[in-house]
Order: sequence, then structure tokens, then C-alpha cells
Amino acid sequence: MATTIKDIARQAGVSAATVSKVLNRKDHSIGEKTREKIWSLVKELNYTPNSIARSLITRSSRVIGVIVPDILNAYFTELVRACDQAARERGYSTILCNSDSDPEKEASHLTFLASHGVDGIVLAASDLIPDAHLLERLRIPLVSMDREIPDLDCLAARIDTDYETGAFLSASHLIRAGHRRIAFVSGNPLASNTKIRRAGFERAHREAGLPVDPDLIECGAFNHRFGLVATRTLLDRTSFSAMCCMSDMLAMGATVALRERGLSVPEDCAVIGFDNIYIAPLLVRPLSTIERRISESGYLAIGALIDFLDDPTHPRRMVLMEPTVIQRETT
Amino acid sequence: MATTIKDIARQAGVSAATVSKVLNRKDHSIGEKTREKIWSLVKELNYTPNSIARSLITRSSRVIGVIVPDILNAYFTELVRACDQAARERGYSTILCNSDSDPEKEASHLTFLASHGVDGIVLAASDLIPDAHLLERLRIPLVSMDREIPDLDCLAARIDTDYETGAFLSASHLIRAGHRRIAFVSGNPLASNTKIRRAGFERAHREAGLPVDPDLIECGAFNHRFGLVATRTLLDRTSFSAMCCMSDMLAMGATVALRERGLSVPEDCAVIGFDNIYIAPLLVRPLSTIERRISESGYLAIGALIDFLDDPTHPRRMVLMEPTVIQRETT
DNA sequence: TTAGCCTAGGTAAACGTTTACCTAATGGGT
DNA sequence: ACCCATTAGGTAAACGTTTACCTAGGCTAA
Repeated sequence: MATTIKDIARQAGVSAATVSKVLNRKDHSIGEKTREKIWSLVKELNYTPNSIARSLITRSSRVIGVIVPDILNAYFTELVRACDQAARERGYSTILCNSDSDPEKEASHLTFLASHGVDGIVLAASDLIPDAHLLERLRIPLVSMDREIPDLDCLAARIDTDYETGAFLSASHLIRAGHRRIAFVSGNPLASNTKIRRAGFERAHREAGLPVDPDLIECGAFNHRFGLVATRTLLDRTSFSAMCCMSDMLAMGATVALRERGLSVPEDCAVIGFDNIYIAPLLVRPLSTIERRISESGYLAIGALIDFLDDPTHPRRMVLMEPTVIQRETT
Repeated sequence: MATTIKDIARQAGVSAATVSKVLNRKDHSIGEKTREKIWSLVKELNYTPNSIARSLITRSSRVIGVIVPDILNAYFTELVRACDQAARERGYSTILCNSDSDPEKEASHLTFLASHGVDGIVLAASDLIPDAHLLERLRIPLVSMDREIPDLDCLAARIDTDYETGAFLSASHLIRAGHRRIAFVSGNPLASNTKIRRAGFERAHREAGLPVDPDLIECGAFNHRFGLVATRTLLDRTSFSAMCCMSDMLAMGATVALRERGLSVPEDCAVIGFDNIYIAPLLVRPLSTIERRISESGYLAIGALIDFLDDPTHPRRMVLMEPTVIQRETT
């Protein structure tokens, strides 16, 4: 159906090998005339190499898989976009997979990507630790983002955010503003990225000589829906004057719940988010939050991955992104 | 490296063809023992078929490409998610491509998808009309969403939204509420999906016996940033008591600009959006908007595409989604 | 002259599957 | 005893590339 290398070869009166060499610029021993003839046929017949056949023989697809737990969370949307851009700039494409924080789906995406011959994978935090055996078996270069992950030899890099500091800054920001009872809302309580943030939250209290009331803690998921229900639960259970939300989506949900009860932000209750997603400054009450330079981490991840692909002996990169506070109008 | 069908064949003491038959359940002439032996080896060796090799020979990948103009627009995020889910339910996977409303990027994604052997493509509205020659050449089954598109024979379906009615409803809603000067903000003025909406907007005025002031029209893009700057421009230029925003992202940007100037919504200026993205009800002022059942259209698109793949003589589906008004708190 | 080296390009195997067609043995019916 | 069908599985080509190695002619330098 579509034009193949053989069609070009036939019409140029040369062998397929010659065409392949020209196409791949391994043409140091191909005559000028032949080269030109081939290129002009390529244009004329709109030849595009069949990447499938190419991948099959070269064992490389120049495609990178990106797995995220929740594409609807704007944090991951932005991350995915940054990865895609970064990859494209380096001649790679990406395939996006959405795991819904479901380890089974994640595993099935992993095998899907493997069987489709991706050269590498960016695995972004879901709540659970991935199946180490599977990763081991797949042997696909991997960069892990904000994940606990075993030290595999196909691990090209880890890009982590200093969640302890992030949560510490978040809580300290509110404590400095005079708040004494601060709610803490975060993702899956069993996931390390929640535990670590909780540690930072508690340290801020300790250093300020304040107690932490377990009644003020609600952990479950990072999406807006949980932000909404968690805040309702908290409001029913106890009282507080500020909320540390460990994602901006949570903060958005929280804000709605507060307003539902007639509380205004920040007058009745301050709210700080985490991630600094692009919507955060655009909310009617621009959201104070913790900046974590999303695009930069995407670029870093892809960069580290491709460097590793180019040269697997390349020293592993272990990056710890340092978050900062952005004060807007909700605190 | 990874286990292949030959490894299984060798260890089972049969030929590769036999293994292939069993794997593909074309095993009516394979003995029970052999079948069992093969399946147990498959488990034991963690065999996963190499999709690349498989695609090469079968000329089918069970992958669908999805091209959207702006993944950061929550409308498309939701659409993409719905497509992915729908595809997965029918045994397909998706590859997401983000075109940034750039026809060149779009074309390059199209050839990328073609060369990677996707079985079909869902092409969602960008502002511009796609390169018909390219589509013609590629001959990949296509479903077009909210796009003007030539009548190719590889066009499996069109899923369009009745934008005229949508915009009409949007404006009528505001007119009925007593507004007389209503601003209109939409995407690329040259794109049909803006022109059509503008027609609906104007019809609502005509039917109400109201004039349309061209000073109240600002068209450029569907993202929040344009919503922000367009609203600033409008506020500098003229006065109005309500805004018809042709996407919720625009409405969010508009709301911020209004607030910036000390105007409150809906008291000083009503705002209605379009799309009913999942964030819309979650904004501090839940956004009135035009519902267009995003997930449903994603499911429809994928369904139509796969039906076409299963049977290319399947009658083309041309769906026109009817939008409805959702009143919340901004009008 | 001849070994050796360019230059220009061809040959064929390989990547991991699928599939049309072949074979060989067995069994049943007449 | 012969024919035909059925069962169980094998053979080999094909998909569209890439690449290691080959060839053949011509040139150069000793």
C-alpha cells in the first residue's frame, strides 16, 4: 500500500540496501548522483520509513513511555506536556499512559509499553510501589519521579521533590501567620509521598513548639473530590483556621467545601496548596501554594533518560527538587 | 533478550507456528497436551508477544492515535481520558499527541502515527483545517471531532457539537436574564468552530430584537490566558454586563480579569462558559456553562472508529451532540 | 607488475511474528 | 483393501527495514 524502501530502490535502479544507507546518512560510499536520485524519489513518492520494521531490527523505537496516575490532575497534565516537549526536542516521541493509581493497570501499561518496544519509561508517582519483579524483568531504562523505587540497574534517574521541606514550608508559612490549628490533607496514607509530607508538617509544628492534633489529618487521594469530602469531614469533626493541602487539586476541593459552609478564604480559613499548577494563580482567589517547577522536572526526567539511553554508563542522576512558597491570596 | 515465541517452541518441542496458533486461539487442530504445555511455558517464562513484530506482519497494531490541540485545556484532557478508557475497553490502546494548534506539528504527528502503524486516528478540533492531501495519502481511518474536514473515504465518523445551538443557548440564557450588552469571547476567528458559534450568538440577538455590537467580540484562542487578555481589552474598550465565553478555560480567565478590575461575578458581570469541564462546578463561584457531555463524545468517537475498523463498510456515523445550559452561580 | 586500497554498491541474513499450505498418521465406512 | 476425512503439527515465506560482509573495477605506490 504505502511506499516502501523497495519501491524507491526499484525506481532508482539500485538495491534496497543502498536506499537505506542514503536514508540513514551512512552514504559515504554512495555516489552523488544516486544519492540525489534517491532523495528526489523520496519526496516524489512521499516515502516515510515504516517505524515498525525499523524498530524490529534496530531494537530501538525512539519512543518513551510516560505513566502517570491521574491525567485529570493538572499537575500530571503539565508534567506530561513537559515530557512530551522535551522528548520531541531530542527526536523522541512519547506515549502517555494513565494508571488511575491502580497497580494492575500500571503493570499492564508497563507490559504494553515493553511489548511496543519503547526505549525508556518515565514512571510518575502513584500511591503504590511498583512491581519490582516486573520492572526487573522488563529491563527498560526507567526514570522514577517522586516514587519509592528499588535500586534497579535499569534505573536511569530519580527525580524527586523534597516533600519534607515542601510540607514543612507549607505548615511554617501558616504557623508564622499565627495559625495554631492547621488541617493537613494529602494522598494515600500508605504512600511514602504522603508519609514524608506528614513528617515535614509535624516538624514545622515541633519546631514551633506546637502539638499536632491527629483529628486534623485526612489522607486519601490527591484529587479535588477527596479535597472536598475530606474538608467536609474535617469541618464536621473539629475546628481549624487553616489548611495545608498537599496538592492544588485538593486545595480547590477544600475551598469549595469551605465556601459550602459559608466560610470565606482566607478570612475564615486560610488554604495553601502544593504543585503550583497553572490554574492556581487563575482561581478567583489566586491560590497560595508550594512551587515545584513542574516543567523543569519533566525536562530533567527526559533529559536524564535520553542521556542514559545514549550512554548507559552515564552516571545516574538523582535530583532533589527544592520547593518554595508562593504566597497569593488564600493565606 | 526477552522471551520469544521460538524459546517457547524449543522448550515445548514444537514449532513456532504451533505456538503462534495456540497463542492466537487458532488451535482447533492442536492437541490438548501441547496446548497446556505451551500455556504453562508462557506463564513460566513470562512471555509477552512482541507487538512490533506482530504489527509488522498483521498490519494492525490495535493502537489508536488521538490528536488534540491543547492538552492543558481540561476539555481535551477529559476527552483524551475518555477515549483512552473507551479504547481500552475494546482492547485497543491510545497514543496521545498534542498539536498546540500548530498545523505543522499536527502534520508531523499524523505522519508519526502513520509510520507507527496506528489502526485509526481521532482528530480533535484545532483551529485550522487539516492537510487534506496528507490525510488522503495516509489512508488511515479517521474520526473527526468538531472539525471541518473534507469527505475522505477513510473518514469513519464525524462527532460534532451543535455549536450554533450551544452559542445560541448561551446568549439566550443571558438575554433572558435581562442582559443587553453581552461580550463574546471565542477561539481563532478564522476557524469554523468559532464562526458557527458566532452565528448562534448573533441569532439569539436577532430573535430577541437586539443589535450585536462588534466592539463586544474578541476571538483568538480557547485557553485561559486569552480569556484574561481578551477581557482586559474588552473592559478597556467598552462596557457590558455579561460575557459569553466559548470555553470554560476562557471563562476562568475572564473571571480573573473581571475581579482584577474590582468587578464581582455575577453581580457586576455574569459569565457563562462552554464545555462543562470537571473543574467548572468546583470553582469558588461554580461556573454556569454549556454542557456537552465530553466523555460521551469520546466514547462515541472511539466506538465509531473501532466499528469502522472491524467493518469498513459499516455506515459512517455522523453525530451531532446537542448541548444544554447548566446554570450555576455565575449567571 | 602487483599488492593494496578506494569507490560504489550489492547480497543475504536477521529482527519476531503470522499464515497459507503441506505432510503423516490414524480411523471409519464401504 | 481402498478412499477420504480428520487430527496434529510442520515448513517456509512474508512483513519492511538494517547491516555485516562481499564484489568488482579502477587507481596508486613500490
